[in-house]
Amino acid sequence: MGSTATTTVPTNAELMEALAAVGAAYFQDFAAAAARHGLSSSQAKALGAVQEPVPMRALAGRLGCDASNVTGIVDRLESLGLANREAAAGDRRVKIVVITAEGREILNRIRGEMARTHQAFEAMDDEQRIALHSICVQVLPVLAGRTGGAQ
Amino acid sequence: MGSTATTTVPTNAELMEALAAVGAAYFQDFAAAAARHGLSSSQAKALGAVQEPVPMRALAGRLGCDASNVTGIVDRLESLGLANREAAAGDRRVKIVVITAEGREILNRIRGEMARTHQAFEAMDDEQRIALHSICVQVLPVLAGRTGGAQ
DNA sequence: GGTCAAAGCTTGAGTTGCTGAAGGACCTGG
DNA sequence: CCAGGTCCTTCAGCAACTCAAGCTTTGACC
Repeated sequence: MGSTATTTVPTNAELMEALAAVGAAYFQDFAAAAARHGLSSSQAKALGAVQEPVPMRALAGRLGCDASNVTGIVDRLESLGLANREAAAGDRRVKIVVITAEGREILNRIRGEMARTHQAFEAMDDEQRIALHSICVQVLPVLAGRTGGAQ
Repeated sequence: MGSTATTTVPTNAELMEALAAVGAAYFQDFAAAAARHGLSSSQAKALGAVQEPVPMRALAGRLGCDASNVTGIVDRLESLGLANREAAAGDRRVKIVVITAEGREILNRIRGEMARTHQAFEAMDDEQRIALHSICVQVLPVLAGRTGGAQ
């Protein structure tokens, strides 16, 4: 592990494959933890996106899917008692999704139970954590396509 | 960008959030590229998993889903002319999925068209590429749960 | 050689995720 | 006040996913 070793620079294809594998494994860990609490990954993802109150339409944007789809997802979260719809003050068209205390607890539990992910973090030293985090932060705006977008 | 800067070590939560964001953005880039060629992300993922011939059951294992589900996915790939089912020599129960030349071409085209991902790679210098790749490789077995598994 | 459990694939029923089109309620600008 | 746009929901329709059941084929045991 000699710091700036003479390791050869990986090709784009190699990087892509490694990234895809890590991304897939992370996602599976997430989905498995959610499933243990009776949530699909979409529902869990939505729950994570409403840690602060969000209108339906904005939630659709965050989840990257159609607004009509969010109706069903929130229906199920609501029937499980993990979130509620509240009327927005000032615009009665808008419904705002608010996470419940129980929803917040489930969310925290799910995150805490992502065992493999935590193990993976433990397998890194401080230098690696710093490197990984800074790469993610640097690369995210490019990858997400908001190079200069608002907020 | 000072190499081993005095940057503070990120917490697990921060790392998790950054990783999740990068993973989600990568996946959206992938899904969008696949959609441009009329494939769902599941179909494209399956196509990538059959670059060499694979029995149905093994494919289910690679995709992490039920075998009965793979039937439908391969049905659609087959009807698009991107893969074929072939009888296995020696065991007539087994059907082996083989990618076609057209399938291989579409797959390569999809990978080449993941514009944001390539942009993200370009935003990294050699040192970062090496670091990211080595972290992925180191962390993958832990994250995927095969710490000493076969094959 | 015959029998039977088990493996591999498919089918069917049922839920969820997702989209697009259409509709109802509501806001805003003229 | 009316027109057009916004926000949400509903509906039809498809893909993905799971479980249970069914069929063919295998392999092992008697």
